[in-house]
Amino acid sequence: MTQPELPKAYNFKSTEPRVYEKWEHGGYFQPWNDPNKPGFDPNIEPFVISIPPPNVTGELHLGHAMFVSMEDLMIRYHRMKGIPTLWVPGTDHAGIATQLMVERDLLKTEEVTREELGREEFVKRTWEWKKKYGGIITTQIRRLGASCDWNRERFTLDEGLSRSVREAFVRLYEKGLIYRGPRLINWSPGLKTAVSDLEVEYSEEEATLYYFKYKLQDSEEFIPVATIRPETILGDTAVAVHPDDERYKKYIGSRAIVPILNREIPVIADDYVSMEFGTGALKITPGHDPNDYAIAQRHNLPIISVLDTAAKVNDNGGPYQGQDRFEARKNMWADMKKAGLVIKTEPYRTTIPRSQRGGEIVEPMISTQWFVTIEPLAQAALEAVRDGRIKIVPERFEKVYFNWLENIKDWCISRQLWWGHRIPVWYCPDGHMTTGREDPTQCATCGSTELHQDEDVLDTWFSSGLWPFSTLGWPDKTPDLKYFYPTSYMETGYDILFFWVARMIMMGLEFTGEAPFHTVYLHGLIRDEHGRKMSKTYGNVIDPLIVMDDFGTDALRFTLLVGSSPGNDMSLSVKKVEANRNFANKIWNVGRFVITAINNQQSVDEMGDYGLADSWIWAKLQQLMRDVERQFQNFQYGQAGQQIYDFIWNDFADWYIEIAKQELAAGGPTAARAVDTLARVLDTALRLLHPFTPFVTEELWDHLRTAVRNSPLFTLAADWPDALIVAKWPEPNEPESWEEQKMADFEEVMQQPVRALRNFHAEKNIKPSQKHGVVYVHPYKAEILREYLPIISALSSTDVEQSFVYEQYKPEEAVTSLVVGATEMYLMLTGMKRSEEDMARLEKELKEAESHIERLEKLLAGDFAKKAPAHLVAKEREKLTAYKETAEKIKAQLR
RNA sequence: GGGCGCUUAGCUCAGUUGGUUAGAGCACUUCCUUUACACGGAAGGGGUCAGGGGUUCGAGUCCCUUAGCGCCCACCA
Repeated sequence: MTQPELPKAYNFKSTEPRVYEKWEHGGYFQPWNDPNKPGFDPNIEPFVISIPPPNVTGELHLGHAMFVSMEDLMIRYHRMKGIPTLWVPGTDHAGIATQLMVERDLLKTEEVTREELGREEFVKRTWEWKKKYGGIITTQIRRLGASCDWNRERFTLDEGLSRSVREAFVRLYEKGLIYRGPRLINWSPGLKTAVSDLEVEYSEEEATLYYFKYKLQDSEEFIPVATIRPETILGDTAVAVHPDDERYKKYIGSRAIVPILNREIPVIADDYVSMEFGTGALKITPGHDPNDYAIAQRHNLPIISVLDTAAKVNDNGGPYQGQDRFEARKNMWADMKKAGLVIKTEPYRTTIPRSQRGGEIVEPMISTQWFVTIEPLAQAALEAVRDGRIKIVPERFEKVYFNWLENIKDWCISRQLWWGHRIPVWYCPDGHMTTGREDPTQCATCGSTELHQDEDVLDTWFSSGLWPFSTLGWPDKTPDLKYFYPTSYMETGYDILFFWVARMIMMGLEFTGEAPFHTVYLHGLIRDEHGRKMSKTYGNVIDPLIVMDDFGTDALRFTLLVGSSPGNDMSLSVKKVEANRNFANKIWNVGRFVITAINNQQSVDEMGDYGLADSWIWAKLQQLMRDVERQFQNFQYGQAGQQIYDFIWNDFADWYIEIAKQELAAGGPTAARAVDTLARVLDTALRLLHPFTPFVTEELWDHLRTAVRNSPLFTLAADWPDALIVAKWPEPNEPESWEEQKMADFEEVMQQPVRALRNFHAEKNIKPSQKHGVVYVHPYKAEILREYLPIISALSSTDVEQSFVYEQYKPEEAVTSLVVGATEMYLMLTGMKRSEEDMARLEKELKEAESHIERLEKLLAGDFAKKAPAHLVAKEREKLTAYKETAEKIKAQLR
């Protein structure tokens, strides 16, 4: 009958794993309307999110915590609305990151490099690594409470998804949108692979600008040139000047001599050269600079590569062959100095391109790579956002999106790695290319059977781009794909808008003909408590796992959800999480109180009408439901959470429960009504809060359900569901006008006098033991005041025996008086002497009232009365009347 | 060079159709070991909402402008 006593403090450590276990194994995360099961109804529209797949070898960080919290909130909310809800989980093979990790490990444990192992063996080892460590991240994501359907978990390299990648590649190839050729690309010498433009990060750094002489052939004259990378002189194929430059005009068409190598190159004229910058003359190294490459194209210049894949000087570099690029730079400059070609060096701040992964300086190089012709895909992707098929939240990112797509360049998709989707193209000895959905056995052009496959793998983002539909079975027309695609929201950080979101849109439109989702919700980045980026070197990284250990998952989730707004970075401090741990504990204790009250409550024959406080808290709750619903529609999740927090703490706990204590003590129908309200409000509050803090709400709801079931007071029409996760999202069921009235009454009759009295006690340092009476005067709410006098007295620590309520003001009874706000209420304390301070305070009150009167009269005399909406004007009028009455009463006292 | 964001209480931040004399958490002051909770309760101090101008009966909220900070994109050696 009675439950075991609940602990005083919420124990998240024992609760969280148990509750998650119940959910996962109870099948609560699977959509109730499943196309693969009997009874499926295709007419009900589902709500679907594809998880941004974390790196399979990754460790949980706050970025994960953020998107999991956010998406789980969205998913739980929709699920509680009764919508079939699917959240597809999975992981990404993360080509470079994973390969590096395994390489590092092999070197450490077996002292063997990947080259020594060979490709086949290395890939085998990486799969083993994946099997061993790939589960860590998904376990950690479970710890966050993620309610994804783990039965549908996917991995970008598993069979189905690899087939999608193959299909996508072949389709683009056949359409002529994929090509292979030598181009100037970004080369990462550390990783020895090409990287895309997006994978290059530019950082402003101190560098040196080297000025030197470009000697002219058969002449003592020279053109001064400046460069940041002297070693690239080895690859120069021209010196360029502006055609209108008076200084150098005369040299155009003559020959210059490459220092050290003594090659002859032309002096050319090109508008690109800026006369104002540097020396006004530019050395042209088409093999290692994108601008120079473009100029070389225009002038038909030869292209010389001087660096190999490790960024060492190659055999075009004469004496420097075999030297590292920086070593060669030093040596070359020294040699030039000896040769008298050096003018000067000066420190120079410039942007240096670095690899996003390895961090080393990226070298532009000519290399044969695979590219996607991006223009047509980008056009379609632009159109989808422009015409509203896809909406980006917050909207300002649409501009960023447009700007990127409008200026996009072809996408280099080949990587010289081993871990990834191998490019499905085969070459015959004559170099003909053959592709296909199945591995070819002979060359499509010449029939040769001597085929070898391209060595490169695809950019990881190529497979990620297919994620929303590849995870649902594409290219097969699976029931899942048919029902759950297109997905609903794409929720992720704005930092991968280009990397991932834009590419999903392009590929989704290209391959499925539909936008892969209708809404993109972008969250901000998480920074430390002073807004600094978290970094390991700085040592300000907050580990979500430790935070969860210390304060619980709910506390972390609530902090992330309430502390952030769409698209804006948030600062996270452990203090905030601690405060929200306290909130979880508060909820727990509210629940404890309610459940105890239910367990102690006997049945009654007749419940009777609800009281003022019951109606008030119910009205507050109705309003909350409306507000929360509205905020959710507008993606204002933080606001919604804040309001629920305020309701539970400031309204329900601080006021209603304190009042309920009095009513419970009274027993009978009064107590029964209080218990009924306590249970109903808690039930609803838990539902509203559940998407934010799923664990504590679930646990409490379970206890509440048991208590209600066993209570003689309640007869349940329908059984409660077994888990809050499938409970119904609450909808308000009272008219808004009703709410207003109830709230106004309660605030006036209960809250205002209680607050005023407490305030008075604190100011005058009156101890609760010094009980005194109060005379309440209210012209037309005397009756209700009389009814609730015991409660008001209890909450304000005043003596109910010595207290009275009048309709009429009787100054002769006043001993000490205080006035309550802008209402008709007037309070007088009895059994006390009036002091000088009281008079001073009354004068202060009077002044305040008069200032209000003055302000309001001015306001109402102006255009406000004519132009503002009628109900607002009426409200201000009422206030004016009330202040006037208040002023009168104080004046009477002061006489 | 283009684009975007931020600037609100000591600190970190909310504040979306413009509507009382602007809020929260933490910190601070005073009081309270009251039978849900000291991971608590009560009361309180603290802001010319970055500066200037404009629209409006009314502006933290809309427009223009200035300054500081930050981010993204971009080929100036």
